[in-house]
Amino acid sequence: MAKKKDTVAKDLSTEEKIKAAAKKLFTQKGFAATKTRDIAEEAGINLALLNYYFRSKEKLFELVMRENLSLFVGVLLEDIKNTPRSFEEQMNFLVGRYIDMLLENPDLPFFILNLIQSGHFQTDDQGNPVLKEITQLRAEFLKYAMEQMEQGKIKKIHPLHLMANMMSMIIFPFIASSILMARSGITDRKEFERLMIERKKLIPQWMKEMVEIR
Amino acid sequence: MAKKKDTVAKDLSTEEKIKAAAKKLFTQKGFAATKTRDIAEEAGINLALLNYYFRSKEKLFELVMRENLSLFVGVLLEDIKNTPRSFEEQMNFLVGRYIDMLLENPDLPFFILNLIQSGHFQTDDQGNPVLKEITQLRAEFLKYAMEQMEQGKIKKIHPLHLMANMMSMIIFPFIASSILMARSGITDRKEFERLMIERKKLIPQWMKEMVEIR
DNA sequence: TCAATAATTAATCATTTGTTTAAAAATAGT
DNA sequence: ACTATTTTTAAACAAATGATTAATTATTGA
Repeated sequence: MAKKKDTVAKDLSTEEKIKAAAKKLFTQKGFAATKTRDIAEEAGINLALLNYYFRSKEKLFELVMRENLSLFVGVLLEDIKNTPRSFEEQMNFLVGRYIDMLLENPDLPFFILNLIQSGHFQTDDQGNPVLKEITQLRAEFLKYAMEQMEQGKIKKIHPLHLMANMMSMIIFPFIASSILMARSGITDRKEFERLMIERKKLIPQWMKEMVEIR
Repeated sequence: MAKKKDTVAKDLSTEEKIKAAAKKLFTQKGFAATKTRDIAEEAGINLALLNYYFRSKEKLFELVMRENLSLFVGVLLEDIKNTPRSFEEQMNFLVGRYIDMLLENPDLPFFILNLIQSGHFQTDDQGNPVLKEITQLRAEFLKYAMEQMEQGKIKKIHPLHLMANMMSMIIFPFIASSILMARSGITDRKEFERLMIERKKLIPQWMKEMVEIR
């Protein structure tokens, strides 16, 4: 029997197939490197249908972008705010949530970074609500960290270092997995995932040590 | 008088001007998003000269790629090997060297990551000597970390976590600076650099705490 | 059942983009 | 000064790419 093609699932509506294909390719390769014909092929549909359903490549990209950005900040923003937590609890919560999400969407960090670098950020109409969400998330974290410092709960460091370290240790492995895992160029997906799951416990510990008053 | 254009320096040979422009654009935007006409304009030369001097866009990209990859691994590989150092000294050395290099070439991490993701890595002819260099650097670090552990100098952790953390904390801020610094979207370059210089001392301390046997 | 609407297709268009060509201008060697 | 060589230029080509068109097929609703 013929091998199943590594393409988007077939039991979706045409519109959904196109969106899924676009999401996959835009996320993996970015805007410029993704051709409308690639999307059509990946979705298994006629090229014209892309414009029929989504007007243009740009519009389709913006759709994917909005969804990806929601994913990227949404996981945390929903309840970082009101819930009071000790630093350790907070770390366990944030890190666990985020790594779980990234294990499901390992290409997301690359997409976001590509977005930043390419300047396609601005494309998002009027006032840029998504960048605003990131800024809000950042503000929320910084506020939390500074409160903890003022209450003498944690050591005083520039809170941006804390935020940088947390984000770095969570996100970076996902964009550099092939460097980290490279055994003569081959990435071992399973072993990588095992390590990332380990990190859900380890990163909070390291973060705690980082701010411990001795 | 006319304003000076923000383009590549004028006192270079045509060939050098093209290479410099290509390096700038390829590094900032990657292969697919950089158009030959952009390079020509940035270099202030006639489009045909690009092919006259470098045959093709691909060849020019490979040239830039090779130089960037050398930068990315060369700084460390040259003398991580033979020099025996305590863990703290080693960290101070590696982190200092690397952050200095990245302050000079802040777009380099994005270029490398873009390279990985796009698969343009393989383009480098026969056997892929550059990926080999990265693998070598990785092996060198892992060997060092495991030696330290066996000698009881540092705590036993999976050395990949150590490597991931070091690379993450050094490199990630450079690809996410606009998220980290975003004060309603504007990146404050000077403040960012100040923080990165601070990190030359801080990261080794954090790494040390991470492996301390208490 | 049948007309109206929606979805799909193949073909084509208009731009963009990488590359080439042939002629002109600049430079070097004698 | 003069010619050979190198460098530069404008123009054009061919392929790739995003988008549209007009005709065909499928679906819906009465």
